[in-house]
Amino acid sequence: MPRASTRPTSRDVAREAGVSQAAVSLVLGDKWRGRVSEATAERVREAARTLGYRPNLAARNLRLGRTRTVLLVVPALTTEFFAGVYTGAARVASRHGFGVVLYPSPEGIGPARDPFASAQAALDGVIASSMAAEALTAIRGDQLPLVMLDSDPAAAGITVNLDIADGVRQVAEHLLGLGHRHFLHLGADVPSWTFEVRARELEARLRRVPGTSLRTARSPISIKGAEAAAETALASGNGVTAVVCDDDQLAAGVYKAARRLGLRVPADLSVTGMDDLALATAIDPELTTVRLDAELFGERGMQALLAVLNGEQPSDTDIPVHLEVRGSTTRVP
Amino acid sequence: MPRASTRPTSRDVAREAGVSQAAVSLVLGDKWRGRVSEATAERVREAARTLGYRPNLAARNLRLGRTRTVLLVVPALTTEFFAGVYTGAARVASRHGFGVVLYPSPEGIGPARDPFASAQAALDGVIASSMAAEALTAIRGDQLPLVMLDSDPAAAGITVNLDIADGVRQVAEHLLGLGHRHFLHLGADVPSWTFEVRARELEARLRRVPGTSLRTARSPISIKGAEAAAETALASGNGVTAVVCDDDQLAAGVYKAARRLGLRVPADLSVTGMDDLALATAIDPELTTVRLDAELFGERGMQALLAVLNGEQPSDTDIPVHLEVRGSTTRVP
DNA sequence: TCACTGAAGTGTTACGTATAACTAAGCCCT
DNA sequence: AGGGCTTAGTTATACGTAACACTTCAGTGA
Repeated sequence: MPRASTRPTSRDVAREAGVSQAAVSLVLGDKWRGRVSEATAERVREAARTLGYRPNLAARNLRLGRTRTVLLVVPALTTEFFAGVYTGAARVASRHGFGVVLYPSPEGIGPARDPFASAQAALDGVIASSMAAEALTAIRGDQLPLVMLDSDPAAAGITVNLDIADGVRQVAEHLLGLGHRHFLHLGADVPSWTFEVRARELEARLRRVPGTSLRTARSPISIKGAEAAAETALASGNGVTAVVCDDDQLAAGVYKAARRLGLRVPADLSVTGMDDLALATAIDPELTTVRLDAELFGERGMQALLAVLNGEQPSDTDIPVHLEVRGSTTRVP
Repeated sequence: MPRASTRPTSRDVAREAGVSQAAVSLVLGDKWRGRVSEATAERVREAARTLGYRPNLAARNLRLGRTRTVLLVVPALTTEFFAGVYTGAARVASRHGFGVVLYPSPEGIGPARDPFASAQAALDGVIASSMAAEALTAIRGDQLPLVMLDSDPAAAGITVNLDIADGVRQVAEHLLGLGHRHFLHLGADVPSWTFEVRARELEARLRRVPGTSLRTARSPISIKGAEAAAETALASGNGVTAVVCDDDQLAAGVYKAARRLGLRVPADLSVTGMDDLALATAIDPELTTVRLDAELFGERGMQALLAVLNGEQPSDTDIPVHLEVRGSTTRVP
């Protein structure tokens, strides 16, 4: 077989510098102190520079038995939320010499629902959010360290969660304080723990206040889907004065439905979202929503995984969230 | 050194099945026809299954000198556009047994502005969009096959482009047809070929129509930034009746500025965007914008790269784009 | 003088895989 | 009988790196 690539190897560098390959490895691996003279080290570095040497990562990974690469599995990147998660995770990873490979879940990406089929990279660990069950078993079969984001703590692996339940409570308090009693919960039509929590928590909070009513509608996570679902749910003319949405995109759909039905936001209908995407301040009126700190979320997830990789026990406190009160909610008419 | 991982190797499978390691490699690599009997092959597969064998990718990559992994370098994922590019690229890649590693450009990701520092994975090729120059040189230094998205055809590597220039022409024709003569171009404050093209093309088109005026403002790509820039540019009370934006997010900012200044869209001010993000139909009125087919873009980029990897010459026609006329543009007052 | 120490390296090996080159048996045809 | 072909494997090797174990040599203290 001909040499697959013509890239220079550490042996080429050694020849150029007039030393052994071992010396090159020591110098470039920064393990040379007390083993190689400063002059020789400099000669090696110089040779590496002139040849444009870059270590072959496949070889290094094989030799070391680890890759310093971590897989981040997220849902399809249709909002900037997971971009923030990635940014936070990558920041922490890079401080520890790790790389992050991003795998947006299969949305028509092919038959193989296995992250490893796509990420050919050999991996040291996985951070996963809201995954399909099949992929999960694939991961567990590999016995890779696993951190789950926004998932049932009772499930597999370490979990790192935003305090979504508290966010929902804040929304409920806010709306109850404005006098609202008749609610519509527009939930995401996705089987995921994080959405179950939202439904459960809202219901639990409202149940404690006499005279409240709570209807529920479900929609795929898209503006168009939410528009249709909200139009149906609001058209029936029940006395709903506040709509609590699982997500800002759903809230944007509610705006459109309201406009169609001749309802003004917030005069006739208060609306809340969750995430605080850019979208939330683009629409008019600006959306009252729960701000989730995506970057912090990513950082915490990566910290937990690195802890596991170091054999430590990661801490598991939930990440606080914060209600941003804007123009889409007002006192009940 | 103790074995880094306790995962079974092909040699373990061989022992379990009572054959040589080579036979295992042949069977699992699907190269066994006429070399190994069906019975033995089945025994090997069975052994692999019971041991939960997964090939060590680092070893395979080293042996083969290729990784069937491709890096996709995109700007920070603050919109769903590059999610679409990824989806398209990953779809094509997966059909050819390739994986895609996603690298969102360094937005505060750490000191190393080098994609390879972050993507530890060994790579066969790179698809890059609107990159920082430093990263580019790192890639070229590696002599990896490179496909550039939305970049100057005169620059390095193969380029795959959307026909942005035609999109701008369509916008100009549309607005001129509605009687507009006094334009504001709200451009992205980012040094990138794709934005230069938009400015150049708009100016070229308008110059051919006597009596037109064109002002220019620049803004970072964010709703808030655009709001500020547009407010300044529109406040001066010059007779601008149409704002052409480099991006839908900028257009959303123009909406907000207009609202502040008491200008109605589209009655007083027509606005156009580019991309056709979800945002475009979330805001009111819905935005007239140029629809860019992100998934097709990703597919074409990957097809081009795979062609290069096969030693072929990729075709280089631009991808057509299409103006979506919605409620944000109307006849000049 | 001589054992000892530290500095400055080098030789060699193993990581797990894929494949080229070889072997060995069985069968067919002349 | 023996050469050739097919089937069913095996043996051996290389990919590029990191690191262990070893060597050589100059200096040092007794």
